[in-house]
Amino acid sequence: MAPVIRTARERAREELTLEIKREARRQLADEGAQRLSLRAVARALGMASSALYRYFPSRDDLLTALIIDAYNALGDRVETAVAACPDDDPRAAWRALCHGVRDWAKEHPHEYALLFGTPVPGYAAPQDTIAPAARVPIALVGVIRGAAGRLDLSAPVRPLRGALAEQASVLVAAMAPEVSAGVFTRGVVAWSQLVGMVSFELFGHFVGAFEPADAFFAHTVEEMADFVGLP
Amino acid sequence: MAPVIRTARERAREELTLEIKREARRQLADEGAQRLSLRAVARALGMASSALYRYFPSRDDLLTALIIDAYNALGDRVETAVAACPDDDPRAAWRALCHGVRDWAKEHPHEYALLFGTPVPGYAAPQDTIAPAARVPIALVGVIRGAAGRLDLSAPVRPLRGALAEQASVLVAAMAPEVSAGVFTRGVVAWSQLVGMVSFELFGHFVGAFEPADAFFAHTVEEMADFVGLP
DNA sequence: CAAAAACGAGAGCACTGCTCTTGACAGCCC
DNA sequence: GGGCTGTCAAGAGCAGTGCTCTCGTTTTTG
Repeated sequence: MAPVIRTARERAREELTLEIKREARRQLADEGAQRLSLRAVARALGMASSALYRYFPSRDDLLTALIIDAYNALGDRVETAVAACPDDDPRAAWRALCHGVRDWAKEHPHEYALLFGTPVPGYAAPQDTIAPAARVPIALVGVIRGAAGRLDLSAPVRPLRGALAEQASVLVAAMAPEVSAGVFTRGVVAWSQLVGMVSFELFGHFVGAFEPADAFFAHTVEEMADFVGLP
Repeated sequence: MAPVIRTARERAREELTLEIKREARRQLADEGAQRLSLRAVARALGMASSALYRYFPSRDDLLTALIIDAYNALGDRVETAVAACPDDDPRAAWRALCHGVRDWAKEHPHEYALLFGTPVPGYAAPQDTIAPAARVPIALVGVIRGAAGRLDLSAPVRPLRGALAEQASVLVAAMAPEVSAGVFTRGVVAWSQLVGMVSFELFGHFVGAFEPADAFFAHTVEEMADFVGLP
C-alpha cells in the first residue's frame, strides 16, 4: 500500500515539515513558547506565512508537534542514562534518571516549561502525546521494578485505602506487578517531587534560598531513593 | 505627610485601579493569563485601551499585580486554615496547609498556574512578589517548628554536606532555629513535592492514572508528614 | 493527455500591546 | 478669583499576530 518509493512531493513535504519544526524549535529555545510566532518561522524559512498552514493547521498543532518531540528527547536522554547503569545497582539508575531529567531541563528550559509548565491553550493533551509523555515515568517504575525483592524501607509505607487502593492496584497490575502498590505509589510521589523540584529551580522559586540548587538536588535524590526503598 | 483626606483624584485613581484589577482577575479566571487582554479589560470597563496605561505601564505590570494578589489570596487561605488547628496538633496543621493549597488551586486554576506554572515574560520576579510568595513556605516551616522536639523520624535524615549544609544552616538560623537543618530541608522537599503534585493534577499529568486525585493526595499528605517527622 | 489534487504567494480580517498627540479637567500658588 | 501645572481619557496609528480565502502554478494521478 504505502509506496516505499515516495513521490518527490512527499519527500519535499516531509523535509519541509522537519525544517519548520527545526526552526520553530530554535525560536522556542530562544524566546519561549509564548513568543513563538508562525510568521517569524515562515520569515526565517523565506516562505509566506500562509504556506505554513499546509503543514500545520494551527499554531497549537505546531506546538503539539514540538511537545511530542520534546517528550521524546527527554525520554531518549533518560532511557540511555538509565541503560548505562549496571543492572544490579538500582540506586545508580535512580540517580541517572533524576539527574538526567534535571540536566535536560536546564539545557532546554523552554521545552521543559512546555512539557511541565502551564498548558498552552485550553490545554488539549492529544492522544499522540501520552505515549511519549509516559516514557520517563515508565523508566522510573522500571528502576523500582529492577529493585523488587531488595527494597529496604526504613519508614513503613502507609496502607492504601479506598479509591487509591483500587487505582494503584490497576496501575501496578499493568506496569509493575513485582512491587507492592504502596511502593509503586511512593514512586509516583517521588516523580511528582522530582518535577516539582526542577520546576522550582527553573522557574525561579529557589532564588535567595537553595541557589545554586545542585547540592540540594543531589541530596534530595538520595532522600527520595531512600523513600522508595532503593538499595 | 501622607494626607489622610485624599483628593477626589486620588480616590478615583485608587478605585479605578481596583476595578481594573477586578476585571482583569475575572478574565484571568475565565480564560487564563495567555488570553488576558488589556483591550478587553478596557472594553469591559467602557474606557479606551490607552487610558489603561495610566494605571499599569504594561501588560506585564498588570500581571505582576495579579500575581501579588494571588500570592496573598493563597497565603490568606493557608494561614487561616493553619490557624484554625489546635496548637498541639502539627499534623492537623500540616493537613490543613496541604489541602488548603490544593483546594485553592482547584478553585483558581489559572491563578495557580500564574504562580507556579511557566513564568510569563522573560520572567521578572520583582522584589514586590517575594514577600507574598514566601507566605506559604513560611507557614509550612512554621508547622514544623511547632512540632520541634516532638519530631518522630522513622527514616533517619541523611547528613547534609558541603554547599547544602551552608545554605541550609543560613536558612535555618533565619527561619527555624528550633529544628535541625536536615528536617528543615525535608520540609523544603515536601513543599516542592506538594506543588509538583498539585501541578500534575491541574495540568493534566494524572489523566488515566490517579484520577480523581483526592485519595492519592490525601495519602501523600500523610506520607510526607511522616517524611518530615510530624507527630 | 486531461482531470484532480497539492502547493506557494498575496491580500485581507480581526485582533493584540503600545505610543503619541490632543483637548479637557482638577488642584495648586499668587 | 485667575492663571499655571500636572493629570487624565480618548483617538489615531504603528507594528505585529493567527488565520482564511482566493488565485495562479505545479505535480501527481486516472
